[in-house]
Amino acid sequence: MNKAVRQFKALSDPGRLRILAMLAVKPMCVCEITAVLGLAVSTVSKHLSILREAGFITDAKDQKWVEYSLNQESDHSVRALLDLQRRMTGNDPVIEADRIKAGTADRRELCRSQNGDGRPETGQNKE
Amino acid sequence: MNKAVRQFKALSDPGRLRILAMLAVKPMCVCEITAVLGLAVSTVSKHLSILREAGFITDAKDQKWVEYSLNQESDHSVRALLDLQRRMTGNDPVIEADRIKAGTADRRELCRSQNGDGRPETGQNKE
DNA sequence: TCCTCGTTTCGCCAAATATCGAAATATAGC
DNA sequence: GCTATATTTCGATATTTGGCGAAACGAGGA
Repeated sequence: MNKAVRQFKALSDPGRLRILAMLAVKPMCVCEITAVLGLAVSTVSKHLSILREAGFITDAKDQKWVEYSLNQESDHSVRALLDLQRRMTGNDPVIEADRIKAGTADRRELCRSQNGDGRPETGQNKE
Repeated sequence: MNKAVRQFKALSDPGRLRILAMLAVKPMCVCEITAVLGLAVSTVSKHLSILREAGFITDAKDQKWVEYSLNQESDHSVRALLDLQRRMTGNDPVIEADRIKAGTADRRELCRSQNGDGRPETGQNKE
């Protein structure tokens, strides 16, 4: 029963539902997800670990980033829950907006300057 | 998205999963459920209200008892979640034991003396 | 009406959770 | 090795949750 509780608990937070919806669009790294959600990096990292321990997502190293994806090799309950979650949040405006942002998110743009105003703290502008 | 969160939250507690499994056996009143779970009546009442507000169960007055049942007239997500919950907890030993107790539970025996040792606090013995 | 009993609501407390910023860790590139 | 960057872990804090007993509520029966 604990596994079931852990899985349902993992799904009972808006941020985590938003993360799953984004990962259904494409695999993403922590800083991309952070940029879309507008939460602290440490918070997003925690959410991701909860989703990973419940079996919903997997992570893989991609250069200097950790890329998170929906778990493709999952057991029945995980697949059914992800399916259901997609249906349940399908036409939520926040989720829809997230998915659009996820589609266009590029880690080379978004990461390194969560400071928003485009001026990295090193003073070095890359373009 | 809030509805989805509320539904997942409702399922992310062992006591509430146990209640749903019992109600799948038969409708039950609060004091029967309390006797099986071994929690305080007020706690069980709270769990039931959470499950009701999430749409999983309904209540109806039956003489002096309030009888709770699985919601038969539910929308897709509720039905799918109840289905899934049954599968996920299907062979859990606690859940199985609960279902047996639920099957034999009789409110006329169980209620009125949660004090266990059979002596009602009025000193009046009914039989 | 008054009492009993099943249920709900109300305070209260302890434990769990969400969030943040700072510190630690790991890795890429110089 | 050193620095910059991405991520995780840690510590603190605020909120939520789960639990209880007591009080309030509501319906049925004497």
